Amino acid sequence: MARPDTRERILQAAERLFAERGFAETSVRAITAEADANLAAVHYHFSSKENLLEEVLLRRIGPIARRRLELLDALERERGERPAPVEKILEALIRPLFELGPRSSGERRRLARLFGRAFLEESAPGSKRALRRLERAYRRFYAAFRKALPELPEETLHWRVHFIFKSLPSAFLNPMRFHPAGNCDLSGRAFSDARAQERLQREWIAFAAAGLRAAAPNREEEKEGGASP
Amino acid sequence: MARPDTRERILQAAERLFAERGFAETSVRAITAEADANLAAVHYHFSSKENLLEEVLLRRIGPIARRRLELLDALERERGERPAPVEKILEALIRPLFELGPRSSGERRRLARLFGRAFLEESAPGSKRALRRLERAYRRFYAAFRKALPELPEETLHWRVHFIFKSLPSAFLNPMRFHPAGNCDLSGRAFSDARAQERLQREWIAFAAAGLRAAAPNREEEKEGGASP
DNA sequence: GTCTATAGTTAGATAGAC
DNA sequence: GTCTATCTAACTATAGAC
Repeated sequence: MARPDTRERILQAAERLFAERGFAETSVRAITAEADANLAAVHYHFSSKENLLEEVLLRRIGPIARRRLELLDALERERGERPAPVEKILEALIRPLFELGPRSSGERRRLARLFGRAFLEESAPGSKRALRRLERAYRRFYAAFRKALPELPEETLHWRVHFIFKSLPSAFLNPMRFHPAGNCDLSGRAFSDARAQERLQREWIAFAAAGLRAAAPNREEEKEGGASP
Repeated sequence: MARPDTRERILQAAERLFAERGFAETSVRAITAEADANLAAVHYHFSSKENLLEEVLLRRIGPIARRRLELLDALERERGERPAPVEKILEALIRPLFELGPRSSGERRRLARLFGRAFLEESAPGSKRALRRLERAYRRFYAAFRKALPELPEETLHWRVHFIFKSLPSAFLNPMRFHPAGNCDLSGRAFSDARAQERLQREWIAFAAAGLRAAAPNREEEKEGGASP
C-alpha cells in the first residue's frame, strides 16, 4: 500500500474539502496542507483551482454514469423487443451509486454534498462537463420508462421521471437529516452496512415503481367553480 | 409603490446573489452595489455577512414552515379521530411552496438554489436556525403519515417519508435541468403559469401517494444463494 | 517535479465625519 | 442612518531557484 503520488493526494484532499466546505470556501492552501503537498503543486498538476474541481467531479461521476448505461444496455439486450419492467430500470439507475460509491457513511455523505453542489453550480465552469455525462444518461432512461409504461400521458411520465431523477442524489447519498419522533435512527447504519444498503435500494425501488405505475391524475382543467366553455 | 428602505433592498439583493452565486462567492460589495446602498450599511443593519444570510433564509423558510403546519392542523381538526388521506397530507406539504413562493419562474429557480445551498451548508452558522424550522415540521408530518398508513412497517414508512422530504425542494422549485429526447419542454411554462402549477402539484401528489401506499417490499435477508438457518 | 518567495487582488470589517 | 476612507487579512497565481 504505497503512498499515492502528489497528484492523487491532491485529488483526494480536494474532494474531501470541496465537499465539506464548498469550492469558494476551500483555499488551495488548505488543499495542499491536507494533501501534504506544496502550494504550487496544484497549479503545476491542474493549472487552476477550477480545473481541479472539474477533475474531482469527473473522477466520481464518470464511472457511475458509465455503469448505469452498461446495466441498461444489458437489460435491454436481455429483454429484446419486450419492454423491461420498471423495477429493473430503476435498479440500473441506482445500483451504481452503491457499487461505485464510497464505502463508509462519512464518505457517502461527502459524495452527496459534492454532487449536490455540482447540481447547484451547474453552470459553473468546473461543473459543466461533469453534468453532461448525467444528461446523456437521462435521455436513455427516459426512453426505457416510456417503453415500459406506454399508457401514461407524455407529460405525466415526464414529471415522474423528473421526480425520480431529482430525488436520487439527495435521497440516496445523504443520510437523513431529520429524524422522526420515534427511536428509529437510520442515518448511520443504513448508509454504511452492506445489508442495510440492499434494504434501502429495495425500499426505494418499491416506492418509485409504485409511483411510476400509478394511474395518471385526472386532468380537471378548472379546479374551482367554472363550467366548460 | 415606494422604494423599499435600505434594509429591505439589501435583503432582496442578498437573496438574489446568494442564490445565484453562493454565499462565499458573493461579496458584501456586490450586494450593496446591487441594492444601491453603501458598503457599510450591511454591517450597520446586520452586523455581519453571516447574519445577513440567516435573515435571508428565515424570511423565506419561516412562512412556508408555518403555513404547512397550519394546513396540517386544519386537516387534523377536520378529520378528528379518523386518519387523514395521504393525498391531503401531501397537499399540506406542498401547497405552501407555491402559495408563498415567488411568482416568476426565475424567482422560483432562485429560491430552489437558496434552499439547496442551505441544506448543503446545514451546519454553517447562517443556515442552522433556518433549518430547525423545517425539522419541527418533519416530525408532525411523519406522525400524520404513520397514522394514515398503520399497516406499513416502521422502517419502510420511514424511508418513504425520507424520499419525499428529500425530493421536495429539488423536484418542485427547480425547473428541469435535463430535457427528454421528445419535444416536451416543461421547464419554463410549468413553473410560472398558475394552471401548470396546479397540474404539477396534482402530478406529484398522485406519484407520491402511490409510492406511500405501495406494499412493503419483501424482507429477504439474503439476496443470493444461502438457505435459511 | 518540488520548493520559496512574493506579486497583485480582493475580501470583511470599522472608525469617524456628516 | 448614511457615507468616505482605510485597515488588516486572506486569497490565487506565478516567477525562478533547486
